[in-house]
Amino acid sequence: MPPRKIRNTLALALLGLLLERPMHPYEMASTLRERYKDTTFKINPGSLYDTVESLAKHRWIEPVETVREGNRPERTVYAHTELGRQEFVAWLDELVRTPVAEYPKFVAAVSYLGALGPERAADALEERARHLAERIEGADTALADTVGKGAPRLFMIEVEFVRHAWQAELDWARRTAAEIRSGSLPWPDNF
Amino acid sequence: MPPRKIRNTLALALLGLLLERPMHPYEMASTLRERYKDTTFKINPGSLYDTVESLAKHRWIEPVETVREGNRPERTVYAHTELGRQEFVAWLDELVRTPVAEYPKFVAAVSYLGALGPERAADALEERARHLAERIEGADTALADTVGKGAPRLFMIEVEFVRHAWQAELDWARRTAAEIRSGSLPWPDNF
DNA sequence: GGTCGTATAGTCGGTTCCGACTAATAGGGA
DNA sequence: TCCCTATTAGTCGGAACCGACTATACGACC
Repeated sequence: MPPRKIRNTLALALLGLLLERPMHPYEMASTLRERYKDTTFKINPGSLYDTVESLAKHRWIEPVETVREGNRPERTVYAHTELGRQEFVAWLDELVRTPVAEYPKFVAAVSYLGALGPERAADALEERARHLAERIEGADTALADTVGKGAPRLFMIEVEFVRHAWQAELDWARRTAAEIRSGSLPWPDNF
Repeated sequence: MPPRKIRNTLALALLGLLLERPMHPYEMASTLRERYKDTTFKINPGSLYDTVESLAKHRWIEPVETVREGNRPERTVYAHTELGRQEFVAWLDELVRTPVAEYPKFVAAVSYLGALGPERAADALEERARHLAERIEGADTALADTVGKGAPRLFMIEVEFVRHAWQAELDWARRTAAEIRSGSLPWPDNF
């Protein structure tokens, strides 16, 4: 199997939207924002138009009409193609099934935690824990009032996941800070 | 405060190495690999040389000698500067203290989980769970025999963290798959 | 009725990142 | 001795990504 032609996950988001109905690029971005998907996908005007072009080049989507309002440049409305629908599902399936290596900044930093010295490391971890606690609260609020409005849980399922992941990170940060403070995580000298 | 001049975490890894002793670029890469840091940092020959150049341009590191062996191109050996040492610690501190938005592929996929349909979604989550279980085992082995060799825990602390994160992800995947199978996570039709 | 903020819609140039490719040497075996 | 492979060391062109900037329309407010 040749590797996927497009790897940018923003493309996944756009395809997913176009499966609902045709849209023009700016509308895709604002719809994603409305649905709070801008925490899940990095939406940047530059990347947006690049990605749309790339999707079109590979025929996963295609222009269906160009609307002109006033005397300003035309907006091009895109729809998904049959190929696009197939690629979308296959890609999704693969992303869920198979963990791939990613390189989060926090892991990078933790791998040099020693360089901060025990005091400062414990401080920093505790501060992180506080930030994470706030984010978890935010997620809980968002979940509560979205479900309160009658939306199905599945629409916010990724928020449930990140909430869970943050909680795990929070637990680790607190536990590790405590171990440092108690001396049960010994600190070698050569740092 | 102006934003950091360099954001690539590979730069953090390189700086960290150069705090130990001066090295030439290729040696940095192979040392990182020896220490299993290639799962934490994305090491790519292109990025490596670009990053070294960028570090040098900003005077976080500087060339200390050029060694010539045989009649082949010179290898440039770099050392950290005082500025580099300061930036390293400040950057590290910030990365640990403050969570930043990242956009992992799995979260992207989960946010469109509905499109897979309940059957396939549960299948995919269960397969992911199996992959994660394997990785966790691998991490346990690595931890056991590194500590067995007398290395301090702190040298593998990031492995402890990712192990913890994977375990949380595994739990979520299994639980969510079970909820789908049992019907307690209802599936709307419009997917 | 001017102007100030906000929403709409997108452009463009630069940096960063990537990975296939090049090339020389050392070591080991037939 | 010759060849094959692994290791050392790095180059280069293109793709991806970013974000500051441009520009119009619309409503609100003084």
